[in-house]
Amino acid sequence: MRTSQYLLSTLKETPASAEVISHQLMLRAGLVRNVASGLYTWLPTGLKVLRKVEQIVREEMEKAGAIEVLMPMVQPADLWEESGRWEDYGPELLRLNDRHNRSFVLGPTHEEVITKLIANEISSYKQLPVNLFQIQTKFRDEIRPRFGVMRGREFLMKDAYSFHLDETCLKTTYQNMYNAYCRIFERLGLDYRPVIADTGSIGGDASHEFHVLADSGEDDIAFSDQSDFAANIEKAEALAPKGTRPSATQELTQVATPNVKTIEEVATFLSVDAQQTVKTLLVQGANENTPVIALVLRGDHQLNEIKAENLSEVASPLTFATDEQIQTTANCNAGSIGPVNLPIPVIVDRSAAHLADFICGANVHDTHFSGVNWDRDIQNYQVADIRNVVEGDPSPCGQGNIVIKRGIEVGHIFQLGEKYAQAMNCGVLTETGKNQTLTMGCYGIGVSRIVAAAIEQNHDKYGIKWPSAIAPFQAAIVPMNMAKSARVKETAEQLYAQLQRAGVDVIFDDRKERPGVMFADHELIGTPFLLIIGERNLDTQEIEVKNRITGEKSLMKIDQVMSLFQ
RNA sequence: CGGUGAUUAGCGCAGCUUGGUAGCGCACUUGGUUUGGGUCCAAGGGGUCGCAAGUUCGAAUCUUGCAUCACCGACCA
Repeated sequence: MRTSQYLLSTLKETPASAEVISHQLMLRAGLVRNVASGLYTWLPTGLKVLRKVEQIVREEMEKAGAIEVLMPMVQPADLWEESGRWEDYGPELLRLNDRHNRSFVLGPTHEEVITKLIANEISSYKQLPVNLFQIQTKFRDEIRPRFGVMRGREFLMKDAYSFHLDETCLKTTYQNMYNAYCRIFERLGLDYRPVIADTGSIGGDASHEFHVLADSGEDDIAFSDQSDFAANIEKAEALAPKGTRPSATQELTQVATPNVKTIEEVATFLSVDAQQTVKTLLVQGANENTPVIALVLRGDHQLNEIKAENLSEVASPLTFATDEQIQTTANCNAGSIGPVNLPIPVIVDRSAAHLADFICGANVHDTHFSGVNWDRDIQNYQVADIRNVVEGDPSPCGQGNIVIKRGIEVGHIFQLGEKYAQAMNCGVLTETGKNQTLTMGCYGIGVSRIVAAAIEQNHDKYGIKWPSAIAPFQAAIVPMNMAKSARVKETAEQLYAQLQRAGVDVIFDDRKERPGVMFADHELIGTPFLLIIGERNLDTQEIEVKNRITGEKSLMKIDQVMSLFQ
């Protein structure tokens, strides 16, 4: 590719609309352009990267035995009514009508279509298991698209669906996909982690997310510092503190705490550590008999909403009590609630339950209790894990302590079970001639998101530093003052032809630009090797090679250049 | 959906308070200059100031409504 015949489209200035670094660099390097909120055009350079990611994903899926299909982006509403998701999915599902006023949706995912396909095409257990995948554009009408292609409304996704007679078989394929995903992210050259995940609205049993580690990630991932354990913080178990609870040594005492509401204020006012206080949150209960439930946490801990709403007593989705409910149940405002004599069910976090002589609200305006002790002062309560783990907690795997890092979710694998197969009547005849509903797995990878995630993880002040497997070009030929030097021009042309013949993805910067402009552009775009050809080194038949990742410059004989790409 | 802010040339911005012929930098075009890290000089092209209505002799500027975009939050895979 010659730059003179190519659409480079680099920008010197950062567009104001871009917030995160990957979005800024994708605009500046000429990878994408915004069309509307959450919708992007992929420019040639961006598309080359996207295709390389896609190809690695495709190859590894095929190696793992999955078969590629392509399903339509527009899907009939009937299918969604059949699965029940026409009602369940909500406004993220973009619905539209055709000229005959028939209803359709833009596919945010393809469970319905694939399950229908399998229901029609497969009728015998002998044809199982089967694992089909596609790489297709999805549309989700996100409430708030942001961060460029990281959370766009339209995005490219690899989605795979496997069908099985029984759970054992599903688990085998699930593990197979888990391994394939690890190979994919290794080949992509990204620092990633598989993490235990919440199954969320899709439901099912086991689930893993694959995260690319980057400070700008939207998810918190909890790791063990001594084992492979990693879990989304939503799902990371906070173990009960070891040992028995200390005995009570203090009397229950009521303290006036005028205008003291937050935990910080309480701790400061009473000169104690926040760890010695508890906070009491009132949330909506799951049924009418117990409209309000109290959740009690140690003062320095945060509520884990996923864990809380998974409790049978708590309404899902988790909803905090209204101000009126707080007044009527606790008789005070939110800053003074406590579990002592609270006439509603009380659920206490494991760590809070381990405290003795602690401080909590007294259910009287501007008043707290000190010297509070479980069982002596509060009899009716149950203990559960309802907090987020924090750094330094013992890892639930039993080895090491928790470390927390940010991650970008780029893959997610689920064991779906029978949900869709049942709804869409997808079954086969078994060996004994009985009809049996199939059990399913589904496996997603955000292909376009990977491009952004790779940049988040690999950049410097000059631009993108692509892992070589997904760099848009493997090398750039940068001739110095080619217009004046026939020798430089000839050498550049020869090297270009040679690299092209060898199948190296090379871009030849044949613009009549100053060297600084060319260097800056190729460093912004992130090409791994700059092959700099100048009069300076031609007498010795050498060119300069600059490594984008390490920044190292070295001289190399021209006839040795091919060795960089073997 | 709630809060906040923005919308003036392809991009980044000024001008608005105090209404009076629309500007700057980058990019683009032409000529010259320079040529191993975003040269310098000169000349040029490009804008119904987001849309609509109102006030006014006169609106980018004041008023109202709408739209779009972004950020924070809630929501969500």
